[in-house]
Amino acid sequence: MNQAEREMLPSRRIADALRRSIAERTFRPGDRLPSERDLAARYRTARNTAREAIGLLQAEGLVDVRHGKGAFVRRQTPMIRLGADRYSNRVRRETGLSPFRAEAQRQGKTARVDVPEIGRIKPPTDVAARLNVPEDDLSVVARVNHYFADDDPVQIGITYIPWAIAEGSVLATEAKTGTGSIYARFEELGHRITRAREEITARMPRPDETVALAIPPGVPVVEVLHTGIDQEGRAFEVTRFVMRADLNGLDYDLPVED
Amino acid sequence: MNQAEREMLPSRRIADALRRSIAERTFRPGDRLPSERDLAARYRTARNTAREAIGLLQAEGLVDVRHGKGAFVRRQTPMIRLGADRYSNRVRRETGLSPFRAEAQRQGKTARVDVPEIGRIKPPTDVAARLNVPEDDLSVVARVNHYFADDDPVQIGITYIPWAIAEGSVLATEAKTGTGSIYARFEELGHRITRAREEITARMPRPDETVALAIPPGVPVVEVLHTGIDQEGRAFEVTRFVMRADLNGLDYDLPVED
DNA sequence: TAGTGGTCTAGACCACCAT
DNA sequence: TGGTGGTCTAGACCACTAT
Repeated sequence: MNQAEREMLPSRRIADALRRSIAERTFRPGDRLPSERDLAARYRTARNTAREAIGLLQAEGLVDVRHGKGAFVRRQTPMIRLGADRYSNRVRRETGLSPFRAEAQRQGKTARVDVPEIGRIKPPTDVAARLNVPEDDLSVVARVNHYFADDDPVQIGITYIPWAIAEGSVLATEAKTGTGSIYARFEELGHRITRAREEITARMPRPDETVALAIPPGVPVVEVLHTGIDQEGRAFEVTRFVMRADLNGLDYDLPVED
Repeated sequence: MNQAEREMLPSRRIADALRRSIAERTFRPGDRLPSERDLAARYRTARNTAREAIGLLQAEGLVDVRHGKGAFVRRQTPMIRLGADRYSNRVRRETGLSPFRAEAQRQGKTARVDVPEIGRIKPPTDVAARLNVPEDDLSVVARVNHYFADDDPVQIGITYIPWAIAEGSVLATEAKTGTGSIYARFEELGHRITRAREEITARMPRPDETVALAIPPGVPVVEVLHTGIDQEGRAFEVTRFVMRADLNGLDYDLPVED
């Protein structure tokens, strides 16, 4: 079957027609598409075939399907832009806010951070390598953070701290780390962040992430493995962020060596 | 219908069982899953129901389905890691290679770059804003690049250059820009890259990108809007990269201001 | 209540792949 | 050739939403 014939498949034809209508703004963001039964009648196909067409658009992230209501052209939501300066010690001192809260405030959103879990665990392999700790039981403290903007879940972050650093401090036990974000506590423990390494990938969410972040079909996640490095070049914390790709972006400003 | 009942849906039950088998390495990367007809018989469902289950795993990026052969657990392929130092003028001078070629070489892959299209056009809105040029006809030159590693397409890049800068140089007309990458040509024109801004998002590919990059279902793309800034703080080029998220990652090393 | 999507059945025929 | 996935049909019943 060649390209032209593939185009003739009823499900593709319907999907292509709808996609074109969306691109040409015949259907605009927020508009409802014709119902599956309407499309089936109009194209003289079985309902499943029309349904398949809408499924294609859904997987592309073009439409949102709502049970009992219909399929709607997805609105592009304003993004949270996590800037390269979000770890700035100056910004932290001046605002007393953590990176996420500072960013949310800048965009007029209400930030909320839940810490559903803190515990001493065995680190994942990639984390252990970056922290230079053994991949042993209990060598790190893991702090799970759920980030909300205007009560919508937008990010998950798991911060891993070597037990040797966290032991005895609020980092090991308390959900609330006080003013100035968690980096103020690290500074009190002798670790001032001077460099960060960020390794970025994207992928489709796992089922548990789909639930935790309420991710609709057709939306990937961005995963950032962040390593905080102190004034002596030591890695003192690693955080794995998982973000809804439709609600978050990253913004880096890089000096280029000559 | 509550959570427990949803788990009882035949298609979910099959998908969950397969997902668990993959996680427990009963089925390992590269292994073939049971055929749709096998699954349907084993779970006493219609074939379409078993097919639906495999479709869920495919959308999650867990399996690759090959027509006439079966569904296979996806292998995680080694990634191209685009480092923060990839625009380094020193690296360019020392190796005579463009960022992509240098990166590919470092990982033992054969790089190829096609330039299927060069032309003077009206810039997209976001590009015009970053280059400080009017959103007018013909205000920029667009250079399309297709990047291959070992003959597999892994990235697309469209570089936009203000006509005022490109006019009269090879940048405006020639696919091959000579040794030292395109940044050597910019330097000859008086623009040495000293800073770069990179704005990162992820999303599902558009149909044309799916074709150009041969992207399998369940794999998102990473989009990087890169702005090159010269010694006088002027933006002299913008490149929009679109990368297969399963074959590419980004790696930044950031100084943190005190 | 009527209209919408969500899931499933039990077939059918086609295209691709290996033997 | 037989087994695999790809697509489609023509129904059915359920769950959600609005009126």
